[in-house]
Amino acid sequence: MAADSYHHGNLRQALFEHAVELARVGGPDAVALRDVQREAGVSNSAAYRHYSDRQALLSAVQVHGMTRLGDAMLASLAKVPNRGPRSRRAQARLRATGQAYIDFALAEPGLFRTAFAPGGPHHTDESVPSERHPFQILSRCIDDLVATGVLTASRRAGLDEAAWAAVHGLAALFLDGPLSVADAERKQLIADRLLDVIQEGIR
Amino acid sequence: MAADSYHHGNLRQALFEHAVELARVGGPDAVALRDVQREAGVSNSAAYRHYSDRQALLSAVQVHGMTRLGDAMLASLAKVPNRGPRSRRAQARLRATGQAYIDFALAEPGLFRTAFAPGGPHHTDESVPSERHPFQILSRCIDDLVATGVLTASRRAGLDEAAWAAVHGLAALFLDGPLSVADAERKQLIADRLLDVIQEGIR
DNA sequence: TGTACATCAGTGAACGCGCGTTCACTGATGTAC
DNA sequence: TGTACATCAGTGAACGCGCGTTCACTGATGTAC
Repeated sequence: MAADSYHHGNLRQALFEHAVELARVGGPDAVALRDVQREAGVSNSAAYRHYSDRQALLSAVQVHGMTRLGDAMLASLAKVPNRGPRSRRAQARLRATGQAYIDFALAEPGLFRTAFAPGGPHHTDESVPSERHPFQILSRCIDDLVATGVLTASRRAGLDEAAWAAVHGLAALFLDGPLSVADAERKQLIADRLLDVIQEGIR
Repeated sequence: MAADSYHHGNLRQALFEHAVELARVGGPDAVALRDVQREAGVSNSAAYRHYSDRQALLSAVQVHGMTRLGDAMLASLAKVPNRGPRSRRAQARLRATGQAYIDFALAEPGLFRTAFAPGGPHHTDESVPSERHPFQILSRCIDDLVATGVLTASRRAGLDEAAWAAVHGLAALFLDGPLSVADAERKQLIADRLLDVIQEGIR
């Protein structure tokens, strides 16, 4: 299994990595099988030995992007100090996930777009583990708000989706929509305002 | 200028209308010049007499979609009763625009997607009049909140974009994202929650 | 009122492109004996 | 330990597709005189 012979050794992994790189730079549409293969220094159809079709490779990248986003949120959660009343901490944690979500989208626009590209991951392969899934993470933060009494259970239904949508929508508009022209400073101001509104509105 | 002769009479308008119809059904990607022309019963390249290229036609559809969305918001605003304190009315008006925005997206998904399709309208042609532009309408609602004292001027900066993004993001997720699987009832619940949060959070 | 001519709108065939995908192949690898 | 053979990974040429766009054309329309 020499890595430098006629046989590639680990082409599957190499293809995946180049696909991720292309997605980072140009989003989902940039993941063209031909380009991935060219990047890996391999012929036009070699990928078909490892992925059944383009969508299979793209799905792998989507899962990766989604997982990376989840990891960024977890990392941000881990930095929230453990001081103060439990209810305040729960609020800070929700805010941290939201901020991390937006930060990730701005830092890795191509990967973010790819993760949420239409078509969605094929479920033939592995998928995002639920403890690292962005929506699950956010949803657990809202559990905490209920548990610490910030939020009554009756007002909870639909709230995780609502909060998710607000944050996701902002991220998406920053990348593609009409808000993409705003500079970084203004984007942060807008993000702060949105997180303020959610925090205040959720009590 | 007979409408049924070799010369079409008003091909420009006919092309535009068929383009709108295709956009309604299939979103921006469905607006293929070839299809539009086929639909109009005209040959492969007749459109070039009236639009410089595909993007010019698409831009016209985008402007139309955006304007229709603005009109829906205005219609919803007009239905808000004129009773009660001014500040309450201003709040109800903001909520009405948000609800109308979401309703329009769900009722006209193809047109909505087209209006916000990447590339954005070319500004060679006419554009959306500002009194009917969705963001301007929403922004004026927030002006009212400041004018009626619901909101202090200092907290206003960035808030219109934040509110817009929240609502737009929800609409977009309903159409394409992971929330598209929810049924109509649940979508309404989520929308209500989001509008609640904004209303509460904005005070 | 009629005729000559410019202009204009629509024709249809063709080009080119990027891309996913297929297919018969060939060179390398590893396993059975 | 060596040889025959199956298996497997990568090749490269080709197909087909949908699409935007170009181009030389032709048939209709309207205007000058």
